[in-house]
Amino acid sequence: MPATLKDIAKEVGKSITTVSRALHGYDDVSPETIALVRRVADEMGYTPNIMAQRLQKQRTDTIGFILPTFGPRFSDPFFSEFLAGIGNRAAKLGYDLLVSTRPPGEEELSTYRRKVQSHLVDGFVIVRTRRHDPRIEYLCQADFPFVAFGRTENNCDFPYVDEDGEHGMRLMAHHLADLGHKDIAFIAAPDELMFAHYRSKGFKEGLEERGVHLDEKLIVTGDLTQRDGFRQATSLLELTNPPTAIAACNDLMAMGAISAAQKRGLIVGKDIAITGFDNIPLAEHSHPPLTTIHQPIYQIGDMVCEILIRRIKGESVETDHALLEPTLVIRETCGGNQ
Amino acid sequence: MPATLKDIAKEVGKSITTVSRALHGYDDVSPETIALVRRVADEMGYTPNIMAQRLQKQRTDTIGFILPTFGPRFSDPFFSEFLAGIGNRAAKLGYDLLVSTRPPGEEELSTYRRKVQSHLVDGFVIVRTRRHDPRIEYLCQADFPFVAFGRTENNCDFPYVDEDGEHGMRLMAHHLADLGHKDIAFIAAPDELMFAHYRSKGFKEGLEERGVHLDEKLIVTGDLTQRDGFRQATSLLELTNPPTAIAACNDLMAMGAISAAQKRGLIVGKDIAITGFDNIPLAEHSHPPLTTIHQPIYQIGDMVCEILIRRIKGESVETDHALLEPTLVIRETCGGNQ
DNA sequence: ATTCTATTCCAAAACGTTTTGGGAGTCAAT
DNA sequence: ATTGACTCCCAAAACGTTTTGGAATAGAAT
Repeated sequence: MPATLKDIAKEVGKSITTVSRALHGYDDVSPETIALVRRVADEMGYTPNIMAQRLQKQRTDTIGFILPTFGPRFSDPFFSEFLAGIGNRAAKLGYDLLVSTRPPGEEELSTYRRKVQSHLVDGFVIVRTRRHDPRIEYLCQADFPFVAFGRTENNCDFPYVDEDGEHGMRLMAHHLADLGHKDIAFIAAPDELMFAHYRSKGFKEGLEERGVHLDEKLIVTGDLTQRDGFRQATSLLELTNPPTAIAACNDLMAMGAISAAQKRGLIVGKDIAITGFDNIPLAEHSHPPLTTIHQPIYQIGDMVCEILIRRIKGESVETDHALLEPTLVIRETCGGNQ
Repeated sequence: MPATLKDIAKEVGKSITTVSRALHGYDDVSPETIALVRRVADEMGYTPNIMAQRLQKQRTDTIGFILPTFGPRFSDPFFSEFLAGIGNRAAKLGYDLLVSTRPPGEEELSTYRRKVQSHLVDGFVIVRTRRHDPRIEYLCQADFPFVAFGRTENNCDFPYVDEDGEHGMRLMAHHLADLGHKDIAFIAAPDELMFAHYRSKGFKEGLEERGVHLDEKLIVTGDLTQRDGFRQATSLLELTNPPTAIAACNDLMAMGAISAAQKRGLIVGKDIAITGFDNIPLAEHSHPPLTTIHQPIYQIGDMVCEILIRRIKGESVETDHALLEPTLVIRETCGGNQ
């Protein structure tokens, strides 16, 4: 139904070649013909058929992003913000974004494989890297363009952007130690997740540097959701010697911990200190506002996307191992300023 | 580089036609040939070139979803959950999901137009309908498949799934009135948003039905973010006659309102009642847990996507005007159960 | 008159698939 | 011997674009 090059060619009485070249403004077409073709194309409401273009050009101008989701009640503020970051940048550079949702596992990997082999996307954005990450291993070995948000322990070189979570958590540990806390608990996340690993590492080192002992019994692991933060904090607070401070691996769990403490009648910021990591928008307006580590997620999405597209286009990339310095955002969950 | 039908044909000494038909299991190919072709295809690691398939089939097996985003600090739990709903259903039915992010406006509409005209997607999922919605108007007039989450006042018939927000908010109004509140404030959202319109309408009607007067000065409008909920609630609480209950148009603003109240030293659930709408995961674990209206966002995404794909395939759709009954979830922000 | 250069155009191939409309061969029934 | 049915196969067209490798014409330089 919609107009094609052939239709225009018939209309103006020229060949398909000439029409195509006229529309692209090649200089082996006379100015008059160019004007004519453009006018007619406009009148006929011509838009190129993208599939035909892609088949011919052998590229898709599309980047892939596979969200690692668990379960239906999936709602992590991290992802919507990150998505906006890559989405806006991609649009600005004329790329589309193909999004899938897959729980980590075999099916996830085969989704990558299928999309690579069938030329569905020109490159991938990887998030939530794992210590041993099969996605990265596969894409490296297939020599397919991708950029990761996060590092990994796989033995291959690839471009990434990452926050220095180790350093961030060290700052947090110092902060808590300097406030005089001795019994500090840590709600970690699965160590298989690279960012969780770094954050745990930084936290432990930070306390050690201040000479504070971190009791193994006060280290628990949550699944990053607010619900689990609530659960883990509750069990910590039920100990015979409950901690005076709880550091969570991310804001969502920290917010769950705040609820848990308040439910037991504790005043957060006075009876107990609680900290997070991420500085999601919710953190600023929780009650009390959450002390956390800021991480510019939107900008990271933006950077990752830009680096990826440069790589796809074969342009040189100045920095393809960026490590961002996170900053400590002191609000009210550790007291000191009410 | 990757194997094509031609390569396989050469390898097995048959025509391209036969190879194609063998791979699709047509019964005009001998079983032996089918087995042979399949084996060789496997060995050569054949995957069909999707662009070629799409060009030939004149469809993309892709559905489009354009997120209406405002500003970089975009983080609405609603969207990630909804996205998971449509993403998972699409994957199950063999469809891809093409996501864009665009602030509402001229550019948004031209994005729709471009994607339609260049055959980039087979259909659209529309969210956050507006009272007068140019997207819907355009897609209707272009006779392009789409399904909306939400209704509109445009004068055209189209398939949608919606929650009955009017009814939901009426329930909430009754709840607050029945608890004895007289001075009730409402944090609305821009009336141009269809769901906000229904929710405001239902709330006003609900109070009227109980004979409670809703003071115009106690109606304010927020932008759906927690930050603005905080701001609007703060100004409400600073009035000389502050309300004893605040109903927010969504959970995020309600959570902002909770913070605002707590910041002023009020005990939520005792000194003041606060309610939301949506039942996002965070609502369950806020402190105190939020009384709200439950809306099954994931399932709605799932339904919308399924209806859309049936329409694309030309299958008959039994219900293409679904109105879901929301339910009242009573937690602790209105008191009564501590 | 010939050659050269510029200008403007186009036929055909290519991208990789699916589908159409048969063709060739075999075997059994007439 | 002819017909019909059945099985297995394939050449060619089609989808709509871009690119390759010239061709045709006109004017200028030799």
